[in-house]
Amino acid sequence: MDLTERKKRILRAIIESYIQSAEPVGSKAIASSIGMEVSSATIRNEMADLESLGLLEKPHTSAGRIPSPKGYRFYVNELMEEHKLSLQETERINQALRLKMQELDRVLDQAGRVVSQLTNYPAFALSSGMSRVTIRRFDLLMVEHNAFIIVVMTDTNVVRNRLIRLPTDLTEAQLQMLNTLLNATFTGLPLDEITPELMRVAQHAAGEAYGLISLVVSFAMEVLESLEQRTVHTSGIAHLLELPEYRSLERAQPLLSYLSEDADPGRFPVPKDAAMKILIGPENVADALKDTSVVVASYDIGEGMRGVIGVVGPTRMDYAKITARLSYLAEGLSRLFGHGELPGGSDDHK
Amino acid sequence: MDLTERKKRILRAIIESYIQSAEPVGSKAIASSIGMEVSSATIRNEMADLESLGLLEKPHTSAGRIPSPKGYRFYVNELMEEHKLSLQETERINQALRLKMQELDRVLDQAGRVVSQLTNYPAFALSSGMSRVTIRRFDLLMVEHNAFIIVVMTDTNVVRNRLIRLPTDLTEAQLQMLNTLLNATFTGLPLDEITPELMRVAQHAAGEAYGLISLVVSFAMEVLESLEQRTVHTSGIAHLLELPEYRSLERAQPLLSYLSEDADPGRFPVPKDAAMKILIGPENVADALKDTSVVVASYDIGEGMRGVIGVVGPTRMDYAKITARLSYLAEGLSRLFGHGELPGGSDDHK
DNA sequence: TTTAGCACTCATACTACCTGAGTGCTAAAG
DNA sequence: CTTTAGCACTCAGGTAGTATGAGTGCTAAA
Repeated sequence: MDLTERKKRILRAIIESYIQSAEPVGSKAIASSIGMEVSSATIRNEMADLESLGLLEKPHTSAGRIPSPKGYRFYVNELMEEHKLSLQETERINQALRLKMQELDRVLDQAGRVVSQLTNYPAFALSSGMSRVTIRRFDLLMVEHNAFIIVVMTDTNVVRNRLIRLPTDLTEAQLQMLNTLLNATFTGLPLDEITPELMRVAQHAAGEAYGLISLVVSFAMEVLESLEQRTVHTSGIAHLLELPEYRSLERAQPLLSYLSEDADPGRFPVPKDAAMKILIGPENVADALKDTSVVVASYDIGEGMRGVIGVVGPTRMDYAKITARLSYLAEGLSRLFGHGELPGGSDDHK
Repeated sequence: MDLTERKKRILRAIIESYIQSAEPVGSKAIASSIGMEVSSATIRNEMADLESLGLLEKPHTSAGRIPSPKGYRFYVNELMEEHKLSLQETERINQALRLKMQELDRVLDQAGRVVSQLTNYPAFALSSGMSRVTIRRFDLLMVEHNAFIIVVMTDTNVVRNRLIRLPTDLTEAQLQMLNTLLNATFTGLPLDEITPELMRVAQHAAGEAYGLISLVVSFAMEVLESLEQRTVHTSGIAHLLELPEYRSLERAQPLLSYLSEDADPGRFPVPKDAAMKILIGPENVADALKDTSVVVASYDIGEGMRGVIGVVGPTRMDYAKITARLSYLAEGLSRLFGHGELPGGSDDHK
């Protein structure tokens, strides 16, 4: 798509004005914007051209123009200038990283919350799923004669635990034996290779304590399952209502519902390749997002995992500012995790 | 407050009709409701009486009456009949308990989600904080020569863990020594008794490995902190928009914002004494809830902790149905935890 | 190629008006 | 003393007509 320099300037002026005001912008407004030395009629002609190129749209005959998704795409790809974060902004993000991540108990969730506060848009956060996780090791810790703790660690260095109480007593030796057996039999296996036969063999080998095998293994399977299935966290969805485009409930409700019904992930786009991705309007797969834009960034969690944070908003969102903030934050998160400092690949929580 | 039998019947009819329709109910409607053998004029007189008692209100002169908060309170206390759960309803709840709690990684959160689905109202869930939790035991598990897992267990039987990587290597013996030292020094202490002096003494005793002490202990402190500080989870807030009273954004927005800004707990009422509590309109402390009703139930999590789940809705919510469902679910949760079955006092999660 | 002028479009706001549900009061009937 | 019928009155909500003004496309002149 080749445009004259003037057309580009006009398009950009329109888009940036619309991003600010959410109102269709007319030829007069552009003509009087500084640096435009032509009359409104000329602008009108140019705008007509831009419209026939599919970059602009008219809500109705006698309104100004608004950018089309294609227009935003062109803007994002070619017109948009890098937004420089102000010192205050970077400071605010750094502070959020420091402050939040200390007391953080769920990294992802918290990251999403920070993004939402930072951008004033609803945000979502998820971990990019890793398939074929396996258990690397089991540890059984005796607590009392009738209670012990299972600790499992995966090959991605995630550690999970559970306290188990028993109706019967148990000796330290039995627990040791069980521990060895588990490590010998069930480590290194992905979820779908933990078969009932395998279980039966192990239970046979366990002798008296055969019942415990299934307890521990099913916990391990739960862990594997929960890791393969990503969960999404959304936050700040109430921000939507502050935007003029969502002042009417008909518009707001479907999107709100879509964002707040957790559970099934995969509803949100995940950048496979790039670190950052912008999806404008109909570029989104999900129907509920067809009228919105999504900006996603991914960051390195370490241990082969990636975290994904994203922002959902109207197509007229301030891409320059949002991408700047998001990428700065994502970098910060990468660094934070990269250091292997605080949360590492571990977990803590509740 | 003493009312004639007829006044009670009328009040009840009005409230139940309003709960259904959300529209002011007039004298005619009541008169023609079966079992009322008097004319609308008589009803009007009675309604005027009920209004002067503060049990009813008029939105404006020529509309019907709506119940006042006081009216609802009277209804809840004296008029409401026990709602019997249908077989389908109990089955649905049981199923939710079974299904959801299996794959559950955050009990509270999930409980809230179930409630919201069950009632079609926004729900919140939190654990009633327990003060003065202490660490019962530490376990350090060697993973590699430069990495180990901390597992701590509190006296309330919550288990948490974290993976620690080190820049230097570590011998099994050192880890053992550290483990013993930790258990000797830091168990049985509430958060505020873990003083810097204590740390210094322990670090001195640890010799070479003194740096690890602070790592492990600060993790333990994090755990204690996170347990004393309750967190809230809200879910299903989009359900609000389905209700006629929140079809206008002015009404909906403040409440939505209130519900979705997580972080500070204590925003939600917690039943101190009873198992179930109903707060109607102005009975709520929080300003944002002055126009809403809240129904909360608490359930036994075991190990001295209680969970709290609650529902937020308009004052005209169907108290009979909601309380029935909530208390059945709370019982189910109590039983589920009581058995020490699945999640027990433990944790797993992400 | 640019500009001024002009007729035309159409969403939005405003006004006036009507309708109907519901009320309170009064006076008669039980 | 209670209940009922009748009637005037109130008032939110809907409908219709009208004005306003921002913005457009087209034409013709610069």
